[in-house]
Amino acid sequence: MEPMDARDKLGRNLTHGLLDKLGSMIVGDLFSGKAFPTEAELSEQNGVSRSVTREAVKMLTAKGLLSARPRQGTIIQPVSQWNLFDPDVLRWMLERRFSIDLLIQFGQLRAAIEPAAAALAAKSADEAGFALIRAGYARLAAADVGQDDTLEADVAFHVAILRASGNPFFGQFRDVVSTALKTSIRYTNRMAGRTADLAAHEGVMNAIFARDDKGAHRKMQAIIEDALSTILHHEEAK
Amino acid sequence: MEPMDARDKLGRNLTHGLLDKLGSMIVGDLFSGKAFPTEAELSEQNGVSRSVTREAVKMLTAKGLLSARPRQGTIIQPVSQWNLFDPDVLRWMLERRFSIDLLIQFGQLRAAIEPAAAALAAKSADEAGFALIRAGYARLAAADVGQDDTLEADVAFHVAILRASGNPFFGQFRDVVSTALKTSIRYTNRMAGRTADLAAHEGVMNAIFARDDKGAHRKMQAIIEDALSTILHHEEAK
DNA sequence: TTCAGGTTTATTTATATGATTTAACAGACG
DNA sequence: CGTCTGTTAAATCATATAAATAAACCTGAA
Repeated sequence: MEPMDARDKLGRNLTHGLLDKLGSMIVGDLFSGKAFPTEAELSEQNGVSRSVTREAVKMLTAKGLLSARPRQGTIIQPVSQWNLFDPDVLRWMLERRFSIDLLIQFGQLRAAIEPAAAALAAKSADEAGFALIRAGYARLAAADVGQDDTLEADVAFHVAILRASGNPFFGQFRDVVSTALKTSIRYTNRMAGRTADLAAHEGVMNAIFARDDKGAHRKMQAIIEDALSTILHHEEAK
Repeated sequence: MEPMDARDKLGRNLTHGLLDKLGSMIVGDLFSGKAFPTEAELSEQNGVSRSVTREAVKMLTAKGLLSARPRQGTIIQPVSQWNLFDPDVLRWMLERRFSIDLLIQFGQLRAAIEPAAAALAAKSADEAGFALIRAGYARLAAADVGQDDTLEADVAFHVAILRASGNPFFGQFRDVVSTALKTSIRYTNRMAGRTADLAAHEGVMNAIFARDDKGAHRKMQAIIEDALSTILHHEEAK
C-alpha cells in the first residue's frame, strides 16, 4: 500500500487542497493557544514541498487570515482582518461549529442589503434583470411543488435581485445569502415558513416589475424579518 | 549605474510589490484585449524569480482577479468574480481613472449599510463602542476648526459606528467607506457640505447614546443621502 | 551589581533556480 | 472518428542562498 499522506483527500490540486485544509482549521479555531506552524513544519506535516506550502500561505495572507514575517513566523490575524465576504472564508465559517450569533449576524446584514437591492432593482433593472428574477421565481414555484431544490431556488431568487440592482457591490453578497440560507437550514432543519413565503416572494417580484421601489423595499424587508423572527422563535422554543 | 529593474519601486517586499503592480494594472484594465503574460514572461519583464511571480499570481487568484491552469495560461477573471470588498482591490479601484458611476455605487451601498449599523449600535453598543464613537466625533469637531484632518476624522467617525454595531460583517465596510470618501474628495475637490454636517453627525451620535435606534437610522440616512445628492448636483453643474 | 546600549547569533521567511511532473490541447495517424 | 503523440504552460519538488529580526549575549558606565 502507498504512503497515503494528506495529498489524497485534497481538492483540485495540492495548493488548493492545503489552502482549504488550513483555512478551515484557522476559521474553525483549531489553532487556539498553539502557535501556527512554521513553513517547514507545515510542509512536513502535509507531505508537500515548500513551494506548495508557501503558495497556500500566501493565499491565506491575501484573504487576511495570516501574516508572515521572517524570524517571527506565520501568525493568525485577528478576525477583524479577515475578508469575511470571501467565498472561501464563508464556506469555512459554514463548516465550523454552529453558532446562533452568526445566523443573527447574517440576518442583520441581509436586512440591510436586500431591501435596498430590491428597491434599486425596481428603479433601474433592465429586461435582463427582470428575466433573472422571473427565472428565480419560477424555480421557487417549482420547488414549492417538489420539482426543484428549495434551497437552491431560494438562493437563485435572492441573488437575481442582487444582480438586477445593477450595482456590482450588491452582487457580491451572493455567497453571504447562500451561506446564510444553508446555515439557517442546518439550524431549523427546514426552510423558514416555506409555503407561506411563495406569495411574499411573488409580491416582491411584482413590485419590482411595477417599478414600485418603496413597495419592493418594504416587502423584501418583511421576508427577511420573517426569516429572522422564525429563527429567534425556534431558539426560544428550545 | 545599476541595472534598475522593477525591483526598486516595489513595496515592502518583492512579492507584495509585484502583487500591487499587477493588481492595479488588472483593475485599471491595462490588459484589455491582450492576453495576460505567462509566468515566464512576468518573471522576466519584472526582473524577479519565478517564486515571486507565482506567489503574487496566487494572491491575485485568492482575491478572484486571476485563474491559472496548465497549458491554458493565466487569465483575468470577469469583474463579477473579483472580491470587491478586499482592501487591495478597493485601493486599486481608487487609483484608476475616475468614474462617477463608481461613486454612485459606493453611495448606494453606504445608504444601505450605515443607517442599519447606526440603528444596531443604538440598540446594542457597549461602553467601548460608545467611546469609539465619541472619539470619532471629537476628531470631527477638531477637524472643523482645522485641528485634525477632515477626511481621516470623517472615516474614523463612520467606522466607529460600523464597529459599534457589534456585527463583524458591518465592520468589513471600513475600507469601502474610506475609499468612498477619498473618491468623493477627488471628485468634488472638497468634503461635501462640511461645516453643515457637524451638527448632523452629532445628532447621530446622540441618538445612539440615547438608544434611539429609529432616530439613529433616520439621521444617518439623511447624512448619506445628503452626500449623494451633493455629488449629483455637482455633476449637473458641470 | 545593575542596567542601558550595542552586537552577535540563530531562526524563519524571502528569493532564486534547476529539474521533473501533470494537464490540456492540437494535430497526426490509423 | 477515435486514438496516439507532441507541445506548452502551469504545478510540484528540491536545494541553495539572502534578508530580516527576535532573542540572547556582551560591554561598560553609574
